[in-house]
Amino acid sequence: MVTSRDVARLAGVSQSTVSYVMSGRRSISPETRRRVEEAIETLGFQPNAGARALASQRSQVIGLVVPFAPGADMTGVLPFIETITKCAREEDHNVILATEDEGAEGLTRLSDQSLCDAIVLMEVGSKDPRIPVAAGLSVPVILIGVPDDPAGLYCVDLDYTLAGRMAVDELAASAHDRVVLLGYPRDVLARDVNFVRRFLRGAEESAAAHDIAYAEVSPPDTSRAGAEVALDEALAGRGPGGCRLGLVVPDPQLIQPTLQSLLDRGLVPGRDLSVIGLCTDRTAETSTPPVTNLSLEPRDVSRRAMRILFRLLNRESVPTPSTVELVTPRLTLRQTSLPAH
Amino acid sequence: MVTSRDVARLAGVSQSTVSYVMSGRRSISPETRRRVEEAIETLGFQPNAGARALASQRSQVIGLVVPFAPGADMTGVLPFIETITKCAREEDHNVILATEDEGAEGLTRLSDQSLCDAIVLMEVGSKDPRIPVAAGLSVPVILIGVPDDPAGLYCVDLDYTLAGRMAVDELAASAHDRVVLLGYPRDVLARDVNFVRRFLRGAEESAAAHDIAYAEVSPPDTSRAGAEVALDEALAGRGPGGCRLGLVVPDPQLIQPTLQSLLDRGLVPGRDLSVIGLCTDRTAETSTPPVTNLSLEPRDVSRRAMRILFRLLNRESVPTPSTVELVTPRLTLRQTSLPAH
DNA sequence: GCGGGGTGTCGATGCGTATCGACAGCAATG
DNA sequence: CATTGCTGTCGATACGCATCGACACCCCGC
Repeated sequence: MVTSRDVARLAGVSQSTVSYVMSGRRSISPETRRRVEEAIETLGFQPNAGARALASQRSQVIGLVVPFAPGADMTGVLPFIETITKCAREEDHNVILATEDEGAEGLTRLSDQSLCDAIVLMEVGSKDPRIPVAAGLSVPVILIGVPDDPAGLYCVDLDYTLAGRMAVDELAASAHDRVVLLGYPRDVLARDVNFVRRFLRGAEESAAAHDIAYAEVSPPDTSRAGAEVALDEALAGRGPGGCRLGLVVPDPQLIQPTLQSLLDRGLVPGRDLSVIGLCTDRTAETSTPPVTNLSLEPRDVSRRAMRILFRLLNRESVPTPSTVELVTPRLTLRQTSLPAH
Repeated sequence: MVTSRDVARLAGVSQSTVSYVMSGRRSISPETRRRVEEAIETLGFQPNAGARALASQRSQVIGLVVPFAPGADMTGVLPFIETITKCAREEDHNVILATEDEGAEGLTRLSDQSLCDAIVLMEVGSKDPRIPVAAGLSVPVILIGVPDDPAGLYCVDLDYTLAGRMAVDELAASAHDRVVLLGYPRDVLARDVNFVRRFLRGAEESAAAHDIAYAEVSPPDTSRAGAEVALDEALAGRGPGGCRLGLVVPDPQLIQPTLQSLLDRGLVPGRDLSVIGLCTDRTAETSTPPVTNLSLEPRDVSRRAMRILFRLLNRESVPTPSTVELVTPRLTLRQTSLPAH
């Protein structure tokens, strides 16, 4: 292993000088800098992470707590991980992974062992028991999701209320008579994630504002069978022709089963009714048929979170704590939207 | 921050005794152990990761290099990450993430900065330039995937050759006359991942063995349009009725577009022809219609990799280096298989 | 009663880096 | 020429833990 001492010896300087060349925290003569940098290059020196962390009290690591719970929407998690990792690397930080099922202890472990300098917590529930713990840690915590009480922590999330409103707005604007929201299945409701309520509220508000017939249906789960049950109920009150029906499907996992169930009933989305999903663009593009969607914007949300995080770490100016940053979803019309009247 | 010194003071012992209580590397009297453990509990002591790594030369961290390259099959990556993280936690290790696009430098960084004790490298190409670098690191590297030259590294992967053979075997056994393999798109071929060749070889071998009509078609990409192009070619030589056609689709991303294209042509998978996909069970279950599939078994592959890894770290007996551990895929019949003749 | 082999604890040291205070050298100032 | 103020470098120290050697103590057996 090559140490800064080896570099110092080769460059004919002291170890501390090597350290100062690397950190730039003291001025160094051009000549010395050159010799040291050359020695670093020659030896391929890389500072030992543990020693650096011990001495500087900074691990240069970001803790990322990911939801791997069964039932969680796993397809959407990867873009978050990807974006967060890349943002971290841009600031010369690494990412350490913790799983949701470690619960609050996972957080204290990351913090108390000085494994990381900050934590990003994904998939935060309305009354997430980890929040009070997170608020008491010695490292800053950024939440992706909005709990009822952020306890002074920063929150970033998609603007689900706006998403719900946009979905119904769009259907109302394209002359639909009736909107049915195929809600979240029981296990998601049980996890009590805040975005569910927010989305529903937005949808309800918009429906009320446009004075459009509106109903909510909850499938037992996101399987094909679950979709069938929900659709039976959704289509039950369906009168004879002439009614333009719009389905709103906020659970990404329910979208494809729903589309398939409709096709099986001879109902073609985009011809006989409209379907708007809430999912990543990638999911929407590859669904069959490609579904009109409101994007979850995982990359934007992640970037916003990382931006706050590094501002905190660099002691730059930062918005007031407990600020909730909401990202605006993007509506993309695809094949499941009825053409204009 | 609570240190082992604080614990020692509270327990009335020396700091080294605290350390020995925690590591168990020297015998401790029951009474002393009790007092120390009580003090640890009272103070909520967690050893500082950096200091521990510095002193013990062990970071208790596993480096995981994930493919985030565009075009890579991202849906399948998450189960790997999940399983590897959980296996690591079971052995009291953490997982640090690196992205593929850091290339070989990412590996040397992880190793030379002593950021981790071992590395798991996913999505290894046939002539992956990272292999020679990986072989020269001071930490063990486990490959997920099989390069042409493993350079003494351990490899774990699905048995793609067997998967190819099983796919065609199944079609032959269920009385199909003709098999068309909708291959990988150009960008995957360009990445030159070894499993592509292995799968094709297995399929070809089986086709030859059963003396069944066999053809390979390469789509330009995995979009709907790409699937259309490939299908045009695949269905071109289609004679009049009576021919039982089987499609084999090894690229998970191509499966849904293919199914949809078939439905659009009025060809119902499972009624007019068979489709066998190579994808995770989860993908197969949620495709429309649910596709008969050979499972990629990401969890099994990950677990096998982690088993080797920890055997190496614990200096337990380990198979010969360069050993390739292959996991057997599992065939699950779903709705896209033609019923028996 | 005395030597010998364990057992359990302690003090000291090292891991590799960051950082603080000290200080030599030099230019500018009076 | 003496003084002040910088600039650039060095030595020493601390970070928190693991580990090594030393050693006090106790239980045997003779």
